[in-house]
Order: sequence, then structure tokens, then C-alpha cells
Amino acid sequence: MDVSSLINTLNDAQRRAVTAPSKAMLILAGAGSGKTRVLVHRIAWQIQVEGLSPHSILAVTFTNKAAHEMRDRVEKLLKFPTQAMWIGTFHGLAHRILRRHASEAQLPTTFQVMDSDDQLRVIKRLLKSMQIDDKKWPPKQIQWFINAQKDEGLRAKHLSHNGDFFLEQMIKLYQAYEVICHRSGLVDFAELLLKAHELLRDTPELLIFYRQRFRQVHVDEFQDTNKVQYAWLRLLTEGKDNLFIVGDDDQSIYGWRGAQIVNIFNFQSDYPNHELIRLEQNYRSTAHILQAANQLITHNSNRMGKELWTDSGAGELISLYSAFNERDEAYFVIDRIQQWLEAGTLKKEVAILYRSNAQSRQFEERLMTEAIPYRVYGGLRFFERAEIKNALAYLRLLSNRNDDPSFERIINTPTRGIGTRTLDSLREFAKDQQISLWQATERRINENFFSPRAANALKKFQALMQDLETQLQESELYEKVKLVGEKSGLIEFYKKEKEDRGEARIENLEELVNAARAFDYPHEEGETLSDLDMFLAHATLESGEMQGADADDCIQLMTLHSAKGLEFKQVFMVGLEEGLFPSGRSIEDVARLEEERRLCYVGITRAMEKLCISYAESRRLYGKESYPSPSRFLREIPKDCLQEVRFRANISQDTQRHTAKKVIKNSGLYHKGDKISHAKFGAGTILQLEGEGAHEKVQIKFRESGLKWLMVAYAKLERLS
DNA sequence: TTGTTCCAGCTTTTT
DNA sequence: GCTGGAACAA
Repeated sequence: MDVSSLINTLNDAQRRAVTAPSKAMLILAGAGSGKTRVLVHRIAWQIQVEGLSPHSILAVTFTNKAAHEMRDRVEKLLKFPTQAMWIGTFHGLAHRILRRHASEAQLPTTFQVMDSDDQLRVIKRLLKSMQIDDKKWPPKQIQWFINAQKDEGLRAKHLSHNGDFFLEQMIKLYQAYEVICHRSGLVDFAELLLKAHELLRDTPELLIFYRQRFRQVHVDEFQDTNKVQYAWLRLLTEGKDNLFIVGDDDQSIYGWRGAQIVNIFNFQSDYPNHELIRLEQNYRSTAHILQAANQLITHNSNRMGKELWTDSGAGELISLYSAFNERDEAYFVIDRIQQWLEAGTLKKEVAILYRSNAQSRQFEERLMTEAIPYRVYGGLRFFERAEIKNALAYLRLLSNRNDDPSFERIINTPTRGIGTRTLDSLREFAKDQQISLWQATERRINENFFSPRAANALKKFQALMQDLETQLQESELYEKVKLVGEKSGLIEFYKKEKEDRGEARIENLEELVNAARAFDYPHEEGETLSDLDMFLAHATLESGEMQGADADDCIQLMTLHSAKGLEFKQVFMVGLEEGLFPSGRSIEDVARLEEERRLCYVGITRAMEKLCISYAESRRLYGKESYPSPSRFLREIPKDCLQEVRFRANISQDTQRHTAKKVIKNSGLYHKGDKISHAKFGAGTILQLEGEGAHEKVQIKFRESGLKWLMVAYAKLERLS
């Protein structure tokens, strides 16, 4: 068999990883070192050369995007369909196992997945029903607690409070939450993983079955696994040493979400016969960029150790711009983007990366005024929009009448005269009787409990659901979705909303019908779910899928977190200031600070050709003016990779004359030698002036705080002389 | 039931 | 300083 096509495009380390005999393997893959390539070729190699059946391959990723990419690439390489392979996200695969073995897992066959939004609602309602003050016990915190326990593999019954009042309450709430989920047939994200783990752990025949089936298990981005995920992998591969993991400890940026790098070390001791291969040759960035990244990350402790190198050229130096404030920073960035665009760069090859979403605004405003198309990543996803979730809630309730969160969501949306009093009494009754809201409604109506008006409204709702159910029975999936939109009154309801908003919502509902029409039911052996249930699960598990589609040519704006895994020819990394990046909450804690540093490492290594870093000397944050010092990360990047940029005032003679002309055009409010005072820095003397209008700035020698450039428009200077 | 006002909160995000 | 959610009034 000719296998050269599988390996002759690989470098030495990659080839060793791909062709190693079946055993536990740890591939430490630096940024841009071709890790997906190794994974894909490894799978292809095992099938084509080692004769493994596609059926016996399991490959796990974290995002749907990564899973799809992997499947596509394997398919392309092997040139045959790959349905038999289990390639998916941890959550997707856990869901698959749970729906196949729902009864063994003690779940209703039509159990549904609930997203974090739904989860939070459940918790809020729980607090209300237990009459707990949500000021003292913030729902978000409870949600965080529950998820963190589940990530650790712990149920409420495993926890003890040792007299700690806070813990005691948390455990109580966790327990109550578990009861509600169980009764409603709902499973949250963390629960998918936990339950899938428990299922295999406690059902020997299933464990044996899957252990035999999956002869090879591959994991991408292993550094992001949490405890349960690793335990699950361990169950599947224990004693067989057939676990192939790819990861980069230096790119672990999800510790706050339960990821633990320590899993890499655990892997090493749990699989003592493993082989470790480092992929250090980088095919993405210039040497200067890599040098900066390498140096920066050496400031972290407890690394596996790795140094990226490239045999392409040194490339340009990294630009460093010190802005006066966040507006100036945006001016500078957009200015530079325009220069690059004029030089022929495509917009989609340029990215602005920031630490927190709030930072995007300044850049958006500038891009908007300059009429440069851009796209902000993150934000609300299609399946998370209120109108979509409402429509889906109807469908969910149709599929499972005990789905209380869905019931709550739509019982009075659109408004049908079922008020808080009616609802409260239903809730109370449901809680007392340990039944769902739907069941409570039925019972109460039979008992003639309500006033005629309330009873009528409720009956109408029941009739609506009944109606929908009969009408939907024989129809195609997309017809069901369409019909629900119409019959539920949602479309009618949104028509009455403010023009734009309502219209957009109706369009989204139409888009939902299209999504249902395009939905490709993954028909497999052993699949028992109806197409509707499958679609609903898809909507929750792959809520991000609908937005990645457009490949328009525009500037890319995103957080550093969402940039992981991507690459751009030209990257702006902005807001490199203490308190912002590294974020204020991470500064005291070494572990968190190191995670910030890894985040910075991720940011740097996104850039292929040009990298431009900036920080502001003054920044308005939460309505307050702050004067942060430049990020410590800047000091950790070697000086000889950096080139400082002075905006419009650079060394070249031409620019200087240019600047000189502009100085004349300034407001004339201040002159060299003027004594002024500043709210924060105190008294000082003006040394230089430059720029005009919004850009007018002055260099001041402060008695206490030293030399500073300030924007006249923002500095609120007071004249002393 | 809707519109207004007030008030807390405010890193990162996928599933 | 802005935003989203909750409380409140009409």
C-alpha cells in the first residue's frame, strides 16, 4: 500500500507521532505546529496502514467547529465517508451515549439538554420557591458552585459542609436543583459529562462494550480537559494504553472553567509507558513573533517546556504603541489598518484582539466612521436569542410536558392573561405535590380550583398544546417549527413589537424554520430519538453553529479567548495594561496570573506576519478615569523584538515637519512652559505640544509623577500660571 | 400589562 | 458609564 501521501508532507516529529505503534502518546504541540494535521494523519494512518476499522475510532474535541474540521479533513485524506467514526465534542459524545442508554442512566428517553441560560432560570425559580433571598445568595454564584462540583465529579451527596453555613446552604440548593432537573427530564452541560462518566463507571457491561469498540481514542486540546472528562477518557482506555492526546500546556486558558493542566501530568503517571513528542517547529509566525512568545512564557513556572522555532525569516519587528487613552488607541489601530488595507491586505486577515468584550466599542466606533466592514465575534448566538428560545420552548414542551423551564418560558408568552398570581399558585402546588407545572395545571383545573377567568386562560393554553400536538404528528420537522411559530401566536406577538425589533425577530423565526429544513438527522444504528428531539438537542449543543457561516471580508474583532485556534496575517493586541491585561482579578494570584500570561502567549502566536501591541496611559473604565501602568507582559517581551511607534511624530524628518505644522494649528490654549495642575498627577510644567483637535496633546513634567503625554481634551488640566 | 425608573454589577466562554 | 433586570406606578 502506498502510504507515502500520509507522511511525506510531515516533518520529523510529526511523522514520529503519526506512525508510532499503538500506545499511549502525548503530543505536546506548540501553537502553529500542525497539531490538527498530526491528529488527522494519525487517524488516517491507523485506518489505512494498521487496518483499524473506522468504527473503532473515537476522537474528542472541545468545540463543534474543531470536530467538524477534523471530520472534514480525515474524510478528505481518506477519500471515504467517516460516519462510522465517533468524532465529536465531549458533550456531544456524552449526549450520544446517554441517549442510547437512557434507561441505564435513569433518564427519560426524551430527556433534553438545557443551556446555561435555562440553568440559571431554574436556579432563580428554585430560590424563589424556597424563599431564599437572591441578594444574599446570588443565582450566578450558585450556578457556578453546582457546575464546579459537577466538573469535579461530585454530587450533592458527596459533599459535606462541616458546619460551614455557606457550604451547607449551597449543598442544600445543589440537592434541590438535582431534584428539579430529574423531575423535568433536563440535563445541563456539566451533567452530560458527569452522567456519562457515572454510566460507564457503574455499568460494567457497557464499559466493556465501549472499551472493546474504541480501539483508539484521540483527544484534541487536552490541556482543557476537566476532572470528569479525564476520568471518562481514563475509563475507556485504562489498561489498554490506546490514548493519543494532543495539547499545549502553554495554551491552557480555561482554568476558570474547570480545566486542569494537571491532567497532563496525571496522564504521564497514569500511562507510564507513554511516549512524549514535542512539536516545536512553527509554520505560522515570523521569528520575531516567536521569540517574543517564547520569552514571555518562560516567566511561567511548572511548564512542560517547549520552544517554538521557524525556518522562515525573522520578519518585521513587533510594533508597540503607547496611546494617550482608549480613544487614541482606537484611532491609531484603525489608522494603521487603513495603511495596511491600502497596501493590499484583505480585511479578514486583520484581527483586533482584546481582553474583555467591553473594549470592542471604541474600535467599532472608529471602524464605523471610517466605513470599514468589521465583525465582532462572541455576543448572542442564534439559538440563544429570546424569540428562538421561545419557539424552541413550545417544541420542547410538546415533546415533554414536564419540562418546567419551558413551561415557565411560554405559559404567558405571548401574553394570554395568565398572571403571576395564577402562576405562583401553580408553582406552589407543583412543589407541594412534587409534580410538574403541567401536571399541576391539569389537577388544579380538574379540582375547579381557579376562578373562571384564570381557568379559562389555562384551558386555552392546554388546548393549544393539544392542538399543536395533533397537527404536528404527521408533519415534517420544518413544518412543525413553522406551525408552532404561527399557532402559538409568537409571530403575531412580535408583529406588534417595535418595527425593527419585531421584524428582526420574525426573520429569525423564519431562519429557524430554514435551519429545521436543513437539519441533517444523523441516522445511525441504535438511534431512538425523534427528529424533533434531535433537532432540539442540536440547538442546545451546537448553538454556535449558525453564526460561523459567513466568510465575508471584514476586520475581525474578538477576545483573546475566542482567538484561540485561529490565525491572522496581522494582529493587533490592545489594552496591554495592568488591571486590564492581566486582569485586575488575576494579579494577586500566581496561578491566575500565569493563566493570563498564557492568554498573552496565545494572542502573540495568532499573528503570522505583523503584530502590533498597544496600551493606553489613561483609560475610562466603568465610568472612572484610570491611569494604569503598562502591562508587565510588555517587560517580559525582549526589547529587540519590539519597535516603539510614536504616532504622527516619528523620527523621519518629513513627519516632524508635518507635526510642526500641526502644532501651530492647535487650540493655543497652552504653551511651552505653562504651569498646570492635573486632578491625579498634581502640578507640572508643559514641555511640548502636538496634534490638533481631538488629537491635541501635551507633554508635561509633573513634580510628583514624572513625564507624561496627555490628551488636552481629556486631561482636564487647570492652569496655574 | 405596560412603560418607566431605579439599581446593582461589571473578565474570559463552550458545551 | 452603561446595561439589563427588577420593582414600581398608572
